[in-house]
Amino acid sequence: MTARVRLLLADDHPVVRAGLRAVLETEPDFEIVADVPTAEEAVRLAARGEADVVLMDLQFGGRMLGSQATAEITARPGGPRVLILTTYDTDADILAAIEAGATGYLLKDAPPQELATAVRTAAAGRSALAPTVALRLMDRLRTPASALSRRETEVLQLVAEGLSNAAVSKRLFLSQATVKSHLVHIYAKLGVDSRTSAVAAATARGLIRR
Amino acid sequence: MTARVRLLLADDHPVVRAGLRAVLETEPDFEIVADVPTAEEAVRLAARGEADVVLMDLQFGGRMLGSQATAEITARPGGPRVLILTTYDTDADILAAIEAGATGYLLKDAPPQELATAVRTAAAGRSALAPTVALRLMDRLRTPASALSRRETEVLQLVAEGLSNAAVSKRLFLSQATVKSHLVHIYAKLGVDSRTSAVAAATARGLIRR
DNA sequence: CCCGCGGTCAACCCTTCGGTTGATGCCGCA
DNA sequence: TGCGGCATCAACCGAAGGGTTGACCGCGGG
Repeated sequence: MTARVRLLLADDHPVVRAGLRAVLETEPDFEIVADVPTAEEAVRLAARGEADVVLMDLQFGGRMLGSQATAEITARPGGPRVLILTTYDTDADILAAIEAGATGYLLKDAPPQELATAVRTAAAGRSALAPTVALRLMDRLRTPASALSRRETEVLQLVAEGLSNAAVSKRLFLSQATVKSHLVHIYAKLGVDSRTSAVAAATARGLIRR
Repeated sequence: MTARVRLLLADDHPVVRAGLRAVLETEPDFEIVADVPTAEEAVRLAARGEADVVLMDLQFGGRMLGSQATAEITARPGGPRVLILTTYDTDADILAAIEAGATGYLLKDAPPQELATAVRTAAAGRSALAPTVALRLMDRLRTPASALSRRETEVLQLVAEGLSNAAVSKRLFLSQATVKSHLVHIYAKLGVDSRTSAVAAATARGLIRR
């Protein structure tokens, strides 16, 4: 298994790009073909077929999301594998990335060695998950109760933005009774007993955005 | 101004440490004496007087906070300058760091060149702030109305974590009347009328941590 | 085919929260 | 020296949110 792995790095932090270069260039079987600061450029370069694995961040200072870029890259058959490398390990992020077709999900606090083996694993087409991430997915499968329904997520999202029950009901063309009903179910699933703690719990678990 | 600058790097991400090394070692007048993965070690090494500037992250995977470490390092007279290097630019973080005695506050998306000049500025004893950070501070000075007091921020932080008024009052050893009083003032300052919208507004403006 | 679940709504009761008024002590600054 | 902001607390009231029960519909899987 001495196949050379051609890498494309995508991260908006110059320091992180330099760090990844420094860490991965020491591996004799790795070749870094480019490092780019935006998701758009990652998509563009990935389409050229010069890389086997794309190491990509999820957050790119505001613009296009890493998960979006991942979807575009993996949509093209014969394209490179995508390995997500991020600081966050919330459910929403992980699921979005996996649904987008990512081959692996790593956390930035991973030791260099783990990183290198994950890259080789991904290059071989097998999935590479950080232990923390794997655990989280197991949890989710074991207790599907913690998963909110689409409508519930929609309601909670608006609540998190500060809307009252009345405001939510108007926005979603519902009666206040329905909104309250949804909230009661949400509280039960999250194991809380108020709107603010529901928002806190949901953001902590990455079920809703910000 | 060819004085050599001795640097100590503190960050829990191996990749970031490697990146900082790679970026800063190219500067001929810099010398990196050590890089450590914890705030505790940063404090210990800083006390040995072998560094002029400490480049430190604020978040260290759960344990001791960078602001705490900063306070301990700067408490010792004749110690090194502390330069905060983090991903976040919320008011609370910035103020905590500056109050702890940090000489500068940089964001991780800064280009390498900016980083190097900031280090030299700090070594010379002058404060070095990222443009975004400086802007935020100016804003705060210009419109002190939007700035929450220390106590108010403390209360709102707990509210954001989902605590009820009763729970907040117990946690802070206050009466519920006081908590409500603080909240009323917070609502006025943020221009909102409920706890959830206060949390939403405050997180949007970076007044509290998430 | 029917059960379960998601989504919708109503009526009810009780707790908490929101808003006001008013008061005290402390500290810094003019 | 006094004003104003911060922090603390009390009492009160109305409104919003929280909790329960019960009901209806549509849809998909056993």
